[in-house]
Amino acid sequence: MFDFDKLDKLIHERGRLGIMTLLATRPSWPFQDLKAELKMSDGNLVTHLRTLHEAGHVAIIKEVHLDRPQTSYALTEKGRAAFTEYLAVLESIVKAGKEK
Amino acid sequence: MFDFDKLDKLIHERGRLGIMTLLATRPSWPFQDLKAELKMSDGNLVTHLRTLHEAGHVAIIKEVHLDRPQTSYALTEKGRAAFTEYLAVLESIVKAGKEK
DNA sequence: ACGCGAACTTTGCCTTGCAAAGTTCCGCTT
DNA sequence: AAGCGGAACTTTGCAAGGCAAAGTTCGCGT
Repeated sequence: MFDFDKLDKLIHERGRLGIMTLLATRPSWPFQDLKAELKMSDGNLVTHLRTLHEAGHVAIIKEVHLDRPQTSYALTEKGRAAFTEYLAVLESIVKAGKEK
Repeated sequence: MFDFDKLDKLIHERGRLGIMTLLATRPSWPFQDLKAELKMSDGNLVTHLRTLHEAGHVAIIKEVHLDRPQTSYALTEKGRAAFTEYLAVLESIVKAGKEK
């Protein structure tokens, strides 16, 4: 009836789902902005980002901004595709839950 | 920007999200049907159901059907309300992810 | 009395989230 | 030059929780 297997566990976890959702709304996000928005400890945040990066979902962009190091993150093609598929499952759940 | 805190952890977990979604589609579900649909071990399934029951989200209905014990499960009012709220968050995520 | 199936509990493993503290890097200040 | 401070990242340790396999209970039917 539903493909709960398709609920990619990597994306489904709360913290990472937050990251992915934010990344989907803008071309790129600086680390500090993500941290402020998601209210995670930096250790926790960087770990999730690394997990997503290792899965090929997130690209890491290192720059220097105003004489400060600034690392930004962005969805990769693969990441966007995976997220889109994930959203499709969510959508079917929402739809099923609304009709009743 | 998003209320990821509202993503009730109790419901968000894959297994329990599956249960809640199924329960939302019909008035009640026998244990065996849930098990078949979700392909969980009965130990795992009953544990999730107990967790949801203790949270007041799920009602347990014990009957005897065809001379066999048959336990069914249904959403409570509270459960349906919580699930509806959860779905609202999902919906905002889906919406945010689609526009871009 | 025995077996069987449904539902449930117990046990144990193992993953994983999470935070706190520590590390590295580097530009700026004094 | 030495030290401060902030950004980003690593390490460590803990605790929670998912999950399956095996064991338990409780009827009913033969």
